[in-house]
Amino acid sequence: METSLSNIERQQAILSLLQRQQRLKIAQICEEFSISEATARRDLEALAAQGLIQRVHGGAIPLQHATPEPPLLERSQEQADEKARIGKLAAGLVQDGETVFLGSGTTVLEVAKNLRDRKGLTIITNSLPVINLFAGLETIQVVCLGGILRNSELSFIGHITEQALSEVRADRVFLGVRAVDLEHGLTNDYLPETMTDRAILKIGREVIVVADHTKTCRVSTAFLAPLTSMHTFITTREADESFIAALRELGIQVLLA
Amino acid sequence: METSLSNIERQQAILSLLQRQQRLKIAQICEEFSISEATARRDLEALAAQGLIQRVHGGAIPLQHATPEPPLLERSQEQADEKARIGKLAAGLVQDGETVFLGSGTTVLEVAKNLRDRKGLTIITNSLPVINLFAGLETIQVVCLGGILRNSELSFIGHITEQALSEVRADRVFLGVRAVDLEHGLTNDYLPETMTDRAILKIGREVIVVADHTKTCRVSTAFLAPLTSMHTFITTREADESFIAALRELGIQVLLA
DNA sequence: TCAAAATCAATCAATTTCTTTCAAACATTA
DNA sequence: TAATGTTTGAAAGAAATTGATTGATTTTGA
Repeated sequence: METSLSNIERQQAILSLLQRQQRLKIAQICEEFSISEATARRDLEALAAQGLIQRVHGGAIPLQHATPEPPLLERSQEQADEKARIGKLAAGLVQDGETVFLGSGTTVLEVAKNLRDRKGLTIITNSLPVINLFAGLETIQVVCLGGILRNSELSFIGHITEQALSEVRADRVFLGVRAVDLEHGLTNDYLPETMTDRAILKIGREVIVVADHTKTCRVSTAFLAPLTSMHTFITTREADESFIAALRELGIQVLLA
Repeated sequence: METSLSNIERQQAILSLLQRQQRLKIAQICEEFSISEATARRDLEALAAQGLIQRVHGGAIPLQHATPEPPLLERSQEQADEKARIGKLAAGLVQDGETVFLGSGTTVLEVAKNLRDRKGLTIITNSLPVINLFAGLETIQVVCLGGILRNSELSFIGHITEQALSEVRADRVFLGVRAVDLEHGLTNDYLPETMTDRAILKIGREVIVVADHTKTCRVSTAFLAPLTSMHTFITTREADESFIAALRELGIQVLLA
């Protein structure tokens, strides 16, 4: 311990301490800096007022990067386990050093979570949560497509997005869809997104569609593309076997998580 | 110990002393240079006004620039008060319903914070924190430019960004710069960003540059644009008066927060 | 649900540090 | 040398920081 620090230095020290530990109690701070509880509280109060930490009863925790997640959050709970399994399996298809496109939606976000430790990846995406997931990582380059932010999905769509897509290519494209059906192909529920998604399908050497089993044998409102526009389909064991067999019949690689 | 130094020399000595030691107390300075507390305080005050040190109760500490941490978050503390004032004043220039471009940097982020309650705005930006700030707000449309994510600033730059810029126009453009100088104009410290920033300057009817006073009368490494490419300059009362007068002489509207 | 324990916010006093003010010392220019 | 402006030091009142105390609030465990 150094000699008495000024309040600002101490607060900076607390902040960096809090980056490493996931939680700091008042008592810990008192001991570490040899100060009274009152002062420790005042320091945390000051840091919280600056929005640098999250105050909790008994201490403080680091600020969970306050990135928004409105309706996306609720939906991500559904079939959370299935999506996690899909994410893990799908991420295994990616080699270090590749360029990968990640679309919007919670299932693709699960794929993204399993790619954070990889080295030398280039991530192209139109999903704000995906960008936030990779932002600040030194080993991964992030390319955002831009466009108009769609609040319900936190994804970028529109003319600007499609124009940006014409400038990039990816080794693998991971796309989530609302519904997959043998007869009606890939469908989504939001028409304006269709043009953007079609453009996305064209930029990848391998197109990988991910969807939990509740989305199979279903049809949504907006036709996106025929089944054969995807090379690989990843879902879970819970999916209907005959449906899977029919996809394989079409030459589509099907992986079950 | 040298014999009596002039105030300027002494301040430089204090500065270099402060680079080695991580903290200097008033008493230390008094002893080291054989000066009174009053003079020691005046020296620190002068250095702090130039944005060269961080003043604390009882002494001073170096700026946190050297931290390899997420620099944006840390840096936002410097001149935090000035930036907040600028943000408030600048936001007042925006009318409900307008289309506004917001650039990267902590000062512009302060402007953004003061625009969250507005109705019917369209926000165009290449700054990830700005996007996150407005994401999910129903009354505000967000347009992201896309591009390669620059980790240190969390902003998007590059070819994709510039291409997207050619598709949009804004009523007002808010831009932060690293340095503003009468002779050398607007300068930044990161060369690859220059092309993007120049493209940004072209999309607005009114270009508003924001910078706290420590960035005035300074020059950075990469030339961005002449002073006359901005219509309005917003800084704080602390800025040098003759500098402000000279800007007004050039026909630039100067606002002091 | 209640009660004990922990934590908190609010306040006060003691200490340190800061700002302001003024006058003396010093340097600069005419 | 005289006049002017800058830098310095000293002193008094203002402000900030801290630790202690009190009573309120929240959490925890039965």
